[in-house]
Amino acid sequence: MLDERKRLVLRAIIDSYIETAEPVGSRTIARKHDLGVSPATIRNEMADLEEIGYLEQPHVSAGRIPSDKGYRFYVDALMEPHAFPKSEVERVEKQLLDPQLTPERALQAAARLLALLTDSVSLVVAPSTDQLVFKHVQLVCLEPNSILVTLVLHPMIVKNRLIRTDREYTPEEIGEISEALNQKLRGITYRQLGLTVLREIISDFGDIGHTLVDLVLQSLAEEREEQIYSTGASNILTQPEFRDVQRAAAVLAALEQKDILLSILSSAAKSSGVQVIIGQENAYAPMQTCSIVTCTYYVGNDVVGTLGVLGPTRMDYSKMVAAVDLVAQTVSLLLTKQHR
Amino acid sequence: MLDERKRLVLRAIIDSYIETAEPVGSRTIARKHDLGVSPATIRNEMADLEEIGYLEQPHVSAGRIPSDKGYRFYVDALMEPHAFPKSEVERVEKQLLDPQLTPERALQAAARLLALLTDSVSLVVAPSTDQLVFKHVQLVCLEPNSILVTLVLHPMIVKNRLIRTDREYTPEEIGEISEALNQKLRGITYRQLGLTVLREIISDFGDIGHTLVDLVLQSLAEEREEQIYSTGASNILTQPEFRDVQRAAAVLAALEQKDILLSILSSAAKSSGVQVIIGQENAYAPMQTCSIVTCTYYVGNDVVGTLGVLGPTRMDYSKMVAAVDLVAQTVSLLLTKQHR
DNA sequence: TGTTAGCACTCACACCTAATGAGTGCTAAA
DNA sequence: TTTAGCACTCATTAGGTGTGAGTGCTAACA
Repeated sequence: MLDERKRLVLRAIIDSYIETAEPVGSRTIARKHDLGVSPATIRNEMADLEEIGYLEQPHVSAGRIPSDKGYRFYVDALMEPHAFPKSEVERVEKQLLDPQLTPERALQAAARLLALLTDSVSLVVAPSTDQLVFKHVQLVCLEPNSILVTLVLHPMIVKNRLIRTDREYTPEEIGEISEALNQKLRGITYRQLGLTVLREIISDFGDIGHTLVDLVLQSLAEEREEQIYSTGASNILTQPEFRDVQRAAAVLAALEQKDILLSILSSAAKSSGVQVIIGQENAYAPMQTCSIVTCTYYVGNDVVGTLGVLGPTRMDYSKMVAAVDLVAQTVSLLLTKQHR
Repeated sequence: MLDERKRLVLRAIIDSYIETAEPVGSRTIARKHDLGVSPATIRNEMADLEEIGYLEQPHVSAGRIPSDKGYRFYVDALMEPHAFPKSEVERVEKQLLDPQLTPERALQAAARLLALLTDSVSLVVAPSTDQLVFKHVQLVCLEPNSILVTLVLHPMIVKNRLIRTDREYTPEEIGEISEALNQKLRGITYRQLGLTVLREIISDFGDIGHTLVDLVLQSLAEEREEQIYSTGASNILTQPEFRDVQRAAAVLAALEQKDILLSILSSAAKSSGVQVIIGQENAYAPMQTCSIVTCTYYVGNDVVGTLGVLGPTRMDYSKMVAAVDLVAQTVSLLLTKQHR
């Protein structure tokens, strides 16, 4: 629906704006990318592109800047894929493909690498426990009234928790309860651990185990929370759009609110592959000056989490997409290998 | 060495500057705090205070601002202790004194509360594993070549780790090794786990356990790293001294570097009680526009970690000290109770 | 019909100037 | 020792002007 020249002009404008953060004029385009036409012609094209809503004018005597809609078209149809130099790819692989890495560390490293590759804020959501399956539950008696609960979830997450009990239990009692609980829970997912299942399990235990099991299940429920790793927050302050400290503060504050990040990232997790959320497409107002690029990552064929980067709408989308994809694929590879 | 009136003047100036962030003139002092003397007299006092090095003048026709040295004197001798309203104290206690809180969560909550109480950046260093004592080590065989290592340290830290082995082990072998390892490690500190001890332990095991024990110890060594919880980074952007984005970026970047934070905080951990590091007293240059207030926290009588806040040198020291002290005491109480 | 040169027009931005006023240090009198 | 008075400094603000990048429109051209 856009003729070839309009596409070229639009791409030239967006590329230039991404690079310089300055409104782009017709002259600049004519000079840098020689399309074989005069600035006047480009002005006409620009007027058309503005009418469709792909460009905007900060004020009449400035050049044009892309609108969110313009970026959307750019991302969907215009931009050229970015290829990282081999050295960068190798660094990512070297740092991530270490089979001895714990998942937590691997995700932390992923966040660090993402921030490094993109000079923006990285976000990594650790697997939501909801979809995970109980693989192993174990109670160990450390002292008569101090019990260690260890929880292994499939795939690959280990959690644990120290519980203080009011009454004392013998190691034998604990072993018994541990074994029984293990039988009950093995194979079901965290999500299925609803109230009915809880009641059923609790009622199965006699008075001996009743309160203890109650405590254990309660503490399991608390372990449900997602973990988020994020780095590179200071990077966004180097971006000219955040020279206004007010705006920067708003975004940084949002970054510290786990629930906001989660709602943004988990909505993106529904579809697989790389997702781009541009400016106002984001429902959360203070983030509408930003874009987010996300990608899901896997263990085997199961989506277990999301990772991504956040930056101003004027971001190098091509590079961001490449970085997010690279890291997501590499993390998936590592986790899948570890999990066999 | 400072006569009473000079002290009053200095305190008035610093209080006023802390509140308004504006250089303070003689007139203002004379008006607000009626010392019964004219501005001219105060001007003379101010000139003296500047000569001693407690005050500085941004330029000749501006008022005075405190120097680092002035703040130091203020903190050591001038400021009045801050008392939080009962409601705030109760909120802290309510949120922290929950015996079911895991230590990690408690420290996270402490960081959150500190940031909330002080409107600045909070820093909480989790117990350095170095000083901790092995209490319980356990290997559980999940699958023939997948072993879960659980580590309970005294006081109160639990860590774990999934290990993949090249060769398969039977549950019996694992149990045996687990038991033996437990015997060897119980009671020694992480720090004592040096090379010699490692060799001794490894050589004690036959060919059966050799490689496995090697792997386990290796992974233990990796768990050594300190954890830092920090929140409220966006708060510093609301401070007028960080209207200059450059400076804010420098501080935020430093906040993301764990090693820098650790070196600052651990040096403060040497002496007990509340410590204040003012501006240039901090060795790390980009932070010399900031002050840090820290306090150690305890389990029983053992110092296990440090927590604190960071803000511009023009911070409400009195409030900061009170907040850090309150949270440190409350955390200590919780951890000590949990640990019995 | 599409392209281009020319031109009038707009407007952010940089620069200069003067006025303002908060604050000082010094001096001399109380 | 204190204070009133005064000359002086200098950051900040407001007003005014010029500059230049960039536009839209019109008319001529291919």
